[in-house]
Amino acid sequence: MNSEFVIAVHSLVLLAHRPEGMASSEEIAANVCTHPARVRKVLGCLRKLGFVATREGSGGGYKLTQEPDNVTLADVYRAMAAGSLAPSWCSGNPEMDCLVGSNMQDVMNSVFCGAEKQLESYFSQITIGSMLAQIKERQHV
Amino acid sequence: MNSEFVIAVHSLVLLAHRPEGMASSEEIAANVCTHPARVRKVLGCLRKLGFVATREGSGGGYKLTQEPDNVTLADVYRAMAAGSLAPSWCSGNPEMDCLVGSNMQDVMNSVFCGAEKQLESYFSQITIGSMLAQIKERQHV
DNA sequence: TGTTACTGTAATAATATCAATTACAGTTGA
DNA sequence: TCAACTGTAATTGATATTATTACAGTAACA
Repeated sequence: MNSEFVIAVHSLVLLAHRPEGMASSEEIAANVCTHPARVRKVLGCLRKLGFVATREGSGGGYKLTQEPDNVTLADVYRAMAAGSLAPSWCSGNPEMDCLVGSNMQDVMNSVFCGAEKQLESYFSQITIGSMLAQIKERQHV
Repeated sequence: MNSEFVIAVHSLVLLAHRPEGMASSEEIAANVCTHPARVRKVLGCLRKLGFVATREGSGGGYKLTQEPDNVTLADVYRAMAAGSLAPSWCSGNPEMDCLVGSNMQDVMNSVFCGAEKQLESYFSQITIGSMLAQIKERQHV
């Protein structure tokens, strides 16, 4: 898994936790433990998909535009990490003169496609709101 | 996903396809498209877990010791790639003075643990035998 | 018994990927 | 106009991945 997925999820949970649902890239970066420029890149992507709104200029930052319970990790996965399950390295070669070697790429690919669907269906059950709730529960244990 | 998983699966399917279930690291490497030393490393691991037997010396190589239909991708996943779903990079910091930032690692971790279970349950439905069967079907299409 | 063909394993080198950093143009509020 | 932001790209540095090399150990076989 892509670490941008982690940054995206963490950022959204943090925004959901803020009373006004707002924070700057610098505040988010400090919380996530990364560089503000990286946060801007990730949240810029979430903006294009309508999960957050941004305001440039002084006093600006990022703001959650959806209900935390309506944003699932599957949404975030599709936005940031779709296709990242299959390794970039690939075995076999379609040009090869062997039944196994020449077909492995296709078959392996279909295996990973199915795996992604499984993952997405799992992620679709987890929302930004439910993650925040889990975090809040920990406080009392 | 780890590419050693791919190498392991491909190697096992190739062995299952061989009439005697045997091949040398050089033959396997040529089919997988990697270096023989890498194949030996991966299959050495599968040997320790009892999926293949090796014979050193002249005429030696690797041999499948189980029925192809009894070896699932979940077995291979556990052997080669357990825990590889979560990115090595990690957000937040338990020492942090923020409810979200300090608990995110734990919560994210539990998300990925659940995801791995999902993946494993999907992989447990696919066997080396079923992959070989899929490859053979393609011949007729 | 010596040669050949293998595996096992570690070390090294080459390459690719990932994350941090820097830089700066554009935007907005005061 | 200044200060505080975002958007984005380029660069550097760190890390991970893959290929390659090397060689000791083992077994078959002439």
